[in-house]
Amino acid sequence: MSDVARLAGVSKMTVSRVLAGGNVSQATRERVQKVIDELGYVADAAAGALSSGRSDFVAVLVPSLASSNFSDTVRGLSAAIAPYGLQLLLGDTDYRLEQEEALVRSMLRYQPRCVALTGRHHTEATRTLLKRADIPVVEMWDLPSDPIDMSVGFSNSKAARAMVRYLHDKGYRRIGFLGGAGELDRRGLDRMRGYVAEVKALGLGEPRVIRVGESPVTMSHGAPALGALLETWPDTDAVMCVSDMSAFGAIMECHRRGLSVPNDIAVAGFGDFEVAWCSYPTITTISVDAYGIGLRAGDALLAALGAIEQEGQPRTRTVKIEYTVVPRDSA
Amino acid sequence: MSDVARLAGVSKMTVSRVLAGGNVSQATRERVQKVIDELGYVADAAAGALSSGRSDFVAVLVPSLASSNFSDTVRGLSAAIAPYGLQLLLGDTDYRLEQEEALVRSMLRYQPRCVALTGRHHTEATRTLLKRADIPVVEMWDLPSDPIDMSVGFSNSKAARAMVRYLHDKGYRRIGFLGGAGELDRRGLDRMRGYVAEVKALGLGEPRVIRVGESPVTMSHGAPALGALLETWPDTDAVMCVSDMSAFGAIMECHRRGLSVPNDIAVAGFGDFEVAWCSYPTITTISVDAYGIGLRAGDALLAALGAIEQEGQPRTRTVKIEYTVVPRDSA
DNA sequence: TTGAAAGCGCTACCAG
DNA sequence: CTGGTAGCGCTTTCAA
Repeated sequence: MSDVARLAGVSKMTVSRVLAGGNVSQATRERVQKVIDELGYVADAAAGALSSGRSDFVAVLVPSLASSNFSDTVRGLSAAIAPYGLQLLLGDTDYRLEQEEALVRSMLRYQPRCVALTGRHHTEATRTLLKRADIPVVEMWDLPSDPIDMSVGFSNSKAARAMVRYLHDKGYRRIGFLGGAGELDRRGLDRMRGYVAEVKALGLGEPRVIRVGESPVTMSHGAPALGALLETWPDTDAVMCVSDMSAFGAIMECHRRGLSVPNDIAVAGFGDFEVAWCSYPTITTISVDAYGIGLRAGDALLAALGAIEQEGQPRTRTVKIEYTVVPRDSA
Repeated sequence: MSDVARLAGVSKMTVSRVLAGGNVSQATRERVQKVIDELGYVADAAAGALSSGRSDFVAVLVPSLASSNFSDTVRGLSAAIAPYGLQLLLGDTDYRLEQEEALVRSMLRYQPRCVALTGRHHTEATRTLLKRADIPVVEMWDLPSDPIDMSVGFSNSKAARAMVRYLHDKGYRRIGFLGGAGELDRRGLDRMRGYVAEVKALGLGEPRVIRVGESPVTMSHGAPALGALLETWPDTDAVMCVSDMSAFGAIMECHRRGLSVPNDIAVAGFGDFEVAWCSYPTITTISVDAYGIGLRAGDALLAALGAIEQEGQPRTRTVKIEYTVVPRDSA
C-alpha cells in the first residue's frame, strides 16, 4: 500500500479510502486506481481485519456438503450475505458433534462476524465457545427449545407426523419406516420419533421401524432396508423413508422384485430432492425450502449485525420454515 | 494474550510458544494452559497471519458444491490438508468463469498458502492474479495443455471416447449423446467432443447429439433429452449421457415409455455416482475417483509448499487420474 | 527456557 | 477532501 501511495503521490490513507470506497475526489481516485491496477496490488485482508477489529467472515457449519439439502442452504446463505462483501468460512462436520466443536474452535480464531450451524444438538463446549464469542449465531434446520441465539428451521418430528397422517388419509394402515442405524443424523432421528408418535396416536399398531446403515442414509440403504421390512412385516402396505434418497433406493428395489408402486406398496420420502420428481414413479415427499433456510438464516444474521450496530433493536429469534406434503405417484 | 501472560506470570512470548507448541518447560506450559482454559482465550488468527506473514488458508474453487463429484473432491482435499492445520477457504463458482475470477480476487486478499481450482479454463485475469500471487496452484479435473502451475485430472474427451468404444464393442451402432445446451460445463463439452470424434473415427455415421437444458445437466434434463433424441433419430440403439444424472433421467423416461433398458435402448452415464449402482437397472458408466482427485491435489500442494521451504526441490507438475468403464446392466 | 523490542499492513481518529 | 500518527494482537529476532 505504501508503494501504491508513493507512486500515486498520495498518502496510504487515501489509498485505503479508494479501496474502501470512501470520500476521495474523482481525479485522485482514478489516479490511485490506475496504480493499483498496474501493480496488481491486492490489499491484505488479515491486516485490515486486525486493524479495524472486524473480519469479513461468516462461519457456516453443515453436516455434509454432499447433501443437496445442505448445499442448497449454503447457496441461500451465500446469496444473502454476498451483497455485503462477507466471506463464507465453510466447514463440513461429517455429522459429528466433536468435529463441529473442533471446527467452531478453529473458525473462531478468525473472529468471524457471525456463525450459522446446523441442528439443535451441539457439545457443551461448542455452546460455551459460541456464547463467549458474543456474536450473532443461528441454528438451522431445527427449532431448538433452548437456542444458543437465533434459529431458522422447522420441527422434523412434526413434519414426519404430517406424512403419516397423509398416508393414513390415503387409506394405508400398515405403515413402515426406513431410517438409519446410527445416532448421528439427529434430524433423521426426530423424523423417526415423529413417525412412532403418530402411528401410536392413530392407533395403527406397533411401529414398524427398520434401521439400516450408518446415518445419514443414502440411496444404497433403501434396497436392503425395504427387504428387511418386507421380511419382518410382509403385509406392510406403505413405507415412509427418512429421506428421498432411501425412498428412491426402496423404489428401485420394488422394481427389481416386480412390486408395483404404489399398488403393491406405497413409498414416501422426505426432502423433495430432484430425484423425487425425476424417478419413476415420482415420489411423494415432504417439501422443505432448503435454499430458503439459508437465505432466512443469512437475513437473520445480517439483521442481528445491523441491530448490534444500532444498539437495542428488537431481534428476530426464531423463524419457522414451512413444509408441505407433496402428493406424487408413489403414495 | 497480554491478559493470559499477566495472569500466568509470564511474557506474551511464552504464551505464544505454548500455543504454537514451542520450547516451554512442562511446569510453565501447564500453568499457562490453565489460564487459557479459564479465560476461554482464543488466539486471533488474523494477527498471527499478519505477523508471521503466512496464513493457514487453502483456497479451493469448485463449479458447484451440490454435485457429489466436487464435494467428494473437496472432502479429499480437506482430508489431505487437515493434518497440517490448514483451513479450507471454499468457493462455489456456479460454473461461471467471471465468478471464479471474483472469488480468486477476493480470496487472494487473505493471502492463502495455495490455491486449488477446477478445470483448465479460466479468465486471463484469473491466470494473471494467480501467477502474480506466486503460490502453488493446482488445476483439477482436467489436463491443461498450458497449466498455471500443477494439475491433477484426466482427459474428459478421451474418457468419453472410451465409452463410445465400449458401446461399439457391445454391438451398438446407432449411438446418441445427451448433453447440456450451454457452454458453461467445460468438462461436459469435452465429453461431447470426445463422443463426436470417436463416432467419426469408428465410422458410425453422423453424430446424434441432443443438447437440452443449461449446463450442468441434471436428472430432470434426461427425460426431455431422450424424447428429443428418439424423435429425431427413432432407430437409436444406445445413448451415452454427459453424466449419470442425465442418464438416470433418461432411464426413468424409458420406464415411462415402456422401453426396456438395455433391450430396446442402452443407456450409459459418466461419473459413477451413487445413483448409477442404486437405480434399476444399474447404470453402465465411467468411474472417476473424485475423492482421489482432491486427495492428490492436496498432496501436490503440500509437496509444493514443502519444496518451497527446502528450495529447488523437483515438483510434480501433472498427476494423471485413471478412469474406467464400469459395465453394468443398462448398456 | 524465557523475555523485550520491533514491526507485520492496514484502518481509526483527529487535524488541517 | 487529504494526511499524520497510533496501534490492532500477534510472531520474529535477538539477547539473557
